[in-house]
Amino acid sequence: MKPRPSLNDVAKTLGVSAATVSNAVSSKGRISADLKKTIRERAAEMGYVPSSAGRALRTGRSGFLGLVLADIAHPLFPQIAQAIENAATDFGYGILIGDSRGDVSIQKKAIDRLIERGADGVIIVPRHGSQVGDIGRPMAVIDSEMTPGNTVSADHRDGGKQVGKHLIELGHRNVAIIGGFKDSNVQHDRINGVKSAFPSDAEIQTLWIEDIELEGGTGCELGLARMVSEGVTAFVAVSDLHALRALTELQRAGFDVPGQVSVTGFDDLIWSNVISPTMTTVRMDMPKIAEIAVSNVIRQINDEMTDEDRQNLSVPMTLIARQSTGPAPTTLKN
Amino acid sequence: MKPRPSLNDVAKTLGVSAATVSNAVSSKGRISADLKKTIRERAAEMGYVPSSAGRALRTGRSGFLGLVLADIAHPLFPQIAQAIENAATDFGYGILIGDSRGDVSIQKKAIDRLIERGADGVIIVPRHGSQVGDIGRPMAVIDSEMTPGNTVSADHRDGGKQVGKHLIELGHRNVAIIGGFKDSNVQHDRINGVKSAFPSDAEIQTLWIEDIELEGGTGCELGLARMVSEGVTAFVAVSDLHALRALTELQRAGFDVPGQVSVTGFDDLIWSNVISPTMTTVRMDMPKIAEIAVSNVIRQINDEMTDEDRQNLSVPMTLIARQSTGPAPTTLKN
DNA sequence: CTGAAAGCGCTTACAG
DNA sequence: CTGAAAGCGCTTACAG
Repeated sequence: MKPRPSLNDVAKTLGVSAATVSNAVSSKGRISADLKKTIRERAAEMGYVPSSAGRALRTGRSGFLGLVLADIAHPLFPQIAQAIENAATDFGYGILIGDSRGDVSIQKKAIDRLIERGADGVIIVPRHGSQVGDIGRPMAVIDSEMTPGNTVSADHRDGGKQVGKHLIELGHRNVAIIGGFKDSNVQHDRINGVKSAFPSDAEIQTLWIEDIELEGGTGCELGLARMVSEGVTAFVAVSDLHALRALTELQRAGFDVPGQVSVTGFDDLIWSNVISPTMTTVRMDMPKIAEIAVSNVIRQINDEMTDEDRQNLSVPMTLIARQSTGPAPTTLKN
Repeated sequence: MKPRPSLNDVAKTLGVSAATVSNAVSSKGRISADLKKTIRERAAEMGYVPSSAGRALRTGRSGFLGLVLADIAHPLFPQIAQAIENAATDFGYGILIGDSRGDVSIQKKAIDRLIERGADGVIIVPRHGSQVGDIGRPMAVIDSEMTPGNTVSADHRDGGKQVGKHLIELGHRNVAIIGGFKDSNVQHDRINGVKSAFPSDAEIQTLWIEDIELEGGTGCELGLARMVSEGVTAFVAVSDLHALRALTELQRAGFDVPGQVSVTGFDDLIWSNVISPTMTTVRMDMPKIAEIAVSNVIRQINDEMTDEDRQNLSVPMTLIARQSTGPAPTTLKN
């Protein structure tokens, strides 16, 4: 741990003023191109790295953004964190993570802690059913267009519609939607989208895992085999996690997917392209969403927000048709 | 964005010195219990929050630790990040994340960037097959006991042994191990552990997904059905992701798991307790591992490291027997 | 185009 | 037990 030179050390060594070194390094203020070049080279040789603490104290900006997810353990977290980190890096910011340990009441605390640590702004992916009030700092919320305060989201409704259309084209008219939590705006958007694609004479039912588990216990069977025998030809899950659960339950019961019954998910989670059959799903454009969220917060930090900027954006989703969906079987039983 | 009061503001308002307020807030230095209490109360009323920048500049410590994973998109990332964040918070530190965007050559860059941003130390989960040299800063590496510079790891070998023993007790004598990457020390530890549990006359083969995909393409079938017909009664995957792949491939081919063939994984990933059948797996004690890694780095930061502290620790793993494993079938075919 | 000076908010010896 | 003073490293007006 050799002590690293400060800006003043560099200035002294080069025989110039601290202000000039600062200007050279940050490319601000007036400085001749020649001097700038020399100073930068010599500074690099000396191993000079600007002190973020010094800069933060002087400018009042830490250069960090906080990222708070209701539950870090969510399977989408890797995608989100990676996209946010990359976007922030592109804008010259670092990402500080906060975890509310799955407890909604701690969500606010996690946010406060990040702000106390100096985060210039916060990006929040709230837990379903929870709202984020004003935190007195620049923030962006990634959730659903229905969520008050939402900044940017995937177009979940259209994503659902794409799934619906895909199934219609394959001839499905009797479909069961599998939801997780009823208080999730995102899931409702997706479900409404799916429904909107079907004609009014299609048979569509919705089952909620939270209801089923209330009776059967966590991880219990969903009773899908019976539903197939009653005529359902496709299961539309609001998440690849639920889709995986459905797929394995059906396969275990001896059904051929997609020969006898189709299954779809959402989010293109890590396993979806590796299981057998591979899962038809809908993908969010996380890099795009992250870029919008990050740039939105940064504009707030720089007081560059116009009213137009605050609008509730939604980013298109992309259907990825894979092996788990196929033509609706004409004979219902076998 | 109301301007928050500084320590000096508080001092002026209360008619005491800045030093006294500082002592009261940080519980350092000599200060009477009464005064300390009053100052703390009044400071809280005023909405005083210490400036991390000011403190960082003065003390030379940012209060942040960097967390670098070779690939943030790894399905274990949620577990790791959550455990590290929680441990760091318990020690009063914040976590800054870095992503090397899946590229090993950027791993070093990601680390450097975090250090430039002021991280007091770094916790690294390196990509398989890569090593982390000295970075001139306190760091802890979480990987495998075999990895040079490793600080703490799960006892992967013993975890493998537990899986092996479990299968032996169920009567399995013909087993196929499914690995991912040959250059992963973690995977080798696990595989060696599995093998060590079996007697020398057991039939054990190892297949590597990277080899199979080289021929068949990403996400191709692994050819497990044929192996079952040749006598394999259990598949041991080094990760739940591979185990899931094996399970779905077998179920799709019409095999009953665990009736005809058993499957095991590693890491207890998010879906493992929700699929059908639920997956037998081995879990790492991430909170414990995180606590050791974090406290190790912090001791380095505080120059409290003794030689004893540097030792290469391993933390026990826990077998979680679920539905995907059962007695070995006596008739090989059906 | 370059420099001298002030000050961001804090903590740490050092006096008293 | 409490206070006055210095200084961490930087950037920003302001002079020159």
